[in-house]
Amino acid sequence: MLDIKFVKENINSVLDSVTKRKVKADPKLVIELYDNRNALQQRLDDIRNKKNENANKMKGQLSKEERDALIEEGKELKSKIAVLEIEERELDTQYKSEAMKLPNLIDETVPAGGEADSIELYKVGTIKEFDFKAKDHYELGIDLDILDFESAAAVTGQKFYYLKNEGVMLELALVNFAIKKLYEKGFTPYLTPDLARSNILEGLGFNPRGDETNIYSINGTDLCLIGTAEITIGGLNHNKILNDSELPLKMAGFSHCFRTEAGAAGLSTKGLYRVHQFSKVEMFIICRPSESKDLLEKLREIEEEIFKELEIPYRVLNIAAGDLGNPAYKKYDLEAWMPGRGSYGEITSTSNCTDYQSRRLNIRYKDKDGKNQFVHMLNGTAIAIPRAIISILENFQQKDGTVKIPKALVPFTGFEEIKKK
RNA sequence: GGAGAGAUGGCAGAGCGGUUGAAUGCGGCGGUCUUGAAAACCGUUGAGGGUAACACCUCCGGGGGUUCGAAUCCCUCUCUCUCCGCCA
Repeated sequence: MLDIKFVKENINSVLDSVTKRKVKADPKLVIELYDNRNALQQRLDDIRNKKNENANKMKGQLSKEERDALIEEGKELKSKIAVLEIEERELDTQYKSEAMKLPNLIDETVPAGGEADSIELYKVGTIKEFDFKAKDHYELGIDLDILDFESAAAVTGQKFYYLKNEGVMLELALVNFAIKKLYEKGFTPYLTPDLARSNILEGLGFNPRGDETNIYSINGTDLCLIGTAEITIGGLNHNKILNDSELPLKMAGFSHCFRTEAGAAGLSTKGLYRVHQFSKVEMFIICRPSESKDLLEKLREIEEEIFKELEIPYRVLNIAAGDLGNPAYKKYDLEAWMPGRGSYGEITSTSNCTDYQSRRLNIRYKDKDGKNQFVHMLNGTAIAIPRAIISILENFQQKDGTVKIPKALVPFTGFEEIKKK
């Protein structure tokens, strides 16, 4: 959601964002609906005012004639209001649904164009040259008896998996590693529900229903399985007014994540790369508007720190406008080198959503002058477990088919190597 | 799952269907007093819309209804608490 006053005064930058993102939204229509709604509201308010005056007149002692006349007048006003209220409600619904379609603005450093136009900023780490034929994680996982897709297919269906043996320890180690690091950096850790109400999903800019949704919803309830802890952590402060002194609020959430991934299939999404359920540690920050720009860089740095310590080669991308979600003002992705696919694959993503989500979720803070302002909200992946497992298995595999554990992770796994059984 | 009680401003807590947008206390802010602070005293202090600024409108968990008029009456949903049942 954008500030309607801003939209009115800066129609060109809003149009620019809509065009660059190739989103179906019409800022001019939004303004028109807003003005119409306001005019109607004004008329309605005037009549309500008369209604209030009418009611107030009846407080004291009155003659029967006077009283009856006032009641009659009140009845008339009441029916006028009823008619206008219906009209107003329709107009308001229409205005809001159009306004919700408007995407966030775009930072000036965001590249124009679509997915192919994201800019690689730099590469970190050295890619290992294997003197043997490298396997992909799918093969490694099955050979080492730590992944089981076949059983999952029978129990749950395609794109689910069982973790087994050291695979389990690996997931728990990665979760611990990430949570400990974030805890030490002052993030408040959370284990969140794996479900949330639709209105919270919508508040964060997710679309829980409809053809293009990536969200599972629970029949007969208003609940959805969350696609990320961004939803449950972001929803924590729904309708709250925070104090200036408690900002920036840094939170880390662990949750399971569920995605329908309708239509996604193929070689590039083999194995763990694209699954219906996975675990993830997510970072989330609520801050003053002046801080969000720097904090996005901070989140990116933490993501980089994690993968540097895990000794996984990666590159950093500044994501192009056409590939940004509606809430994002600017986004960085980290892509890890994945020998199995012979290319880089996305492992983290961090976005500055400015006040787009906070307007929808109504999260504000009282600034130093005592005024209520919308906060800025940022999110970033700390570790998406399956993709981290892919990176580790594929980059740390050895000639004999075993896999070494990155040094930083050994204290958490308790073993240095995944051996064949 | 069954039975009952409740939801009011940052918090606590009043509130006969019409001078209640809301008593009172705490907290916050400003002031008096003081070298300073505490205490005491005085004042002030919800949110949103709307306006150039006023006016004005809306909001007492959400939604709907009754009424000329609703925080107050009715219905419904959500949540909280207590008791019973069930379970980890």
